[in-house]
Amino acid sequence: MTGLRERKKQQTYDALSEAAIALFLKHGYDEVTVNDIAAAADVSKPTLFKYFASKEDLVMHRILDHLGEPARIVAATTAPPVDVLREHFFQGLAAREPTTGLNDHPQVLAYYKLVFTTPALATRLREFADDDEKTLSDVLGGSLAAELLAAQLLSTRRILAYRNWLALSTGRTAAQRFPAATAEADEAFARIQPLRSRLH
Amino acid sequence: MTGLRERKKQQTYDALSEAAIALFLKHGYDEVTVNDIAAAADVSKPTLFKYFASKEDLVMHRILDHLGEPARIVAATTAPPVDVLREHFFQGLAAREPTTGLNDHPQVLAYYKLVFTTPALATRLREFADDDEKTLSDVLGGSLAAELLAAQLLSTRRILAYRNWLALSTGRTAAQRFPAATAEADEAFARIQPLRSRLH
DNA sequence: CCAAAAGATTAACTCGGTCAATCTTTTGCC
DNA sequence: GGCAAAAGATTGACCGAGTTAATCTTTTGG
Repeated sequence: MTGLRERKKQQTYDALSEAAIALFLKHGYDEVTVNDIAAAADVSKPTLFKYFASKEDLVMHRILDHLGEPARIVAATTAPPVDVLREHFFQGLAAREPTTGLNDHPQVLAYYKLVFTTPALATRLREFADDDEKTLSDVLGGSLAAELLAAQLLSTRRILAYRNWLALSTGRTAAQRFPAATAEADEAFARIQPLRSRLH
Repeated sequence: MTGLRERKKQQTYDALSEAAIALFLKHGYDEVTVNDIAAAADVSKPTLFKYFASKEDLVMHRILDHLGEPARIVAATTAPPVDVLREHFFQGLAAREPTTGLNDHPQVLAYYKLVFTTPALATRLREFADDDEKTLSDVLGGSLAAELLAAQLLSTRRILAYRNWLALSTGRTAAQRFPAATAEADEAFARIQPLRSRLH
């Protein structure tokens, strides 16, 4: 049963997240204090930290949902990992998934600009990538080749997505960028040598 | 002329760094406050921050010296980047360079254990790697292929070095690990496709 | 409708990091 | 050699992120 309590909790969560992102976009991450955010959402500072582990997480929780995704995708099939992740990336491009960098909604662009241009947030993003690399490497068997491949796959994804975002943030539309985005993805994934064996 | 001022400055710098690392190794990074370190070196907290930009830098300044090294090495020659960096890594292995992970001096091992097992320091290490990746990518021309290659080269180095450190930190000597270290380096660098052109 | 538990609030605290003001040392000049 | 001014070092006071313990409010199961 979805009690009143749960609904209120959800409301507070959303109020904090939305207030935080709005304030960060307006004044800049470093210029807004957690007290400002707590006040905007009508809660106290300790309450804010009950909902979000850190100031950064007020922004990053959206991306946090995708943590471990590459490993899950690879673990879900028996097809070669490179093929699976390339295919997944192309589907993401076609669907204009924000994680591919090819979503040109102003809100999405502004959100990623905030993340990429705020050092603390960019660092946090890389921490997520490191976690993804570790879990993917484990799924691939943990060998030297697995570690190398996991790192290469994730840096490929990251570089492609960033280049797409950069193109859109300098005025291009997603539709305009799409051909180059697929061409670059083709080129990048073609550079990756597949894993000989996936067993440990 | 090497004035009194400069000598004193160097003394304070060394006193802070040595006190910090000794205290961190003894009690753990998070259990030592910057006030403890300042007190141990007989200076005030603001003075400490004149010498080191952050608590993390009290540990990381040693590694900071190597920042931008891959880019410099590649820029210094006209030989293919992959060959140059592979060669440099093998020379590092032979010389037991700490950055290759193949130095088994207890102090060096303890230092890297501190860095690798302290989240804040490990994160900082990755920030350095990101900077190296950016500068190397620029030297390689800044194209998509350059970005991909820079990322692959640096993650290769990182993964090889970490595996070497792991072997030594579980009891092996550098001499015992050396054959496997070179074999793994061979395998890893062989996986890297060279850059077709280095021009922009 | 009530007792117990879950959650929110507040005040006070710790720690990393910064700043304005003060004090010390070096140096250029006579 | 001595002195004034500039350069640099030092410090106490402060700010913001994050935590903790005690208190208070609200919800919900019986």
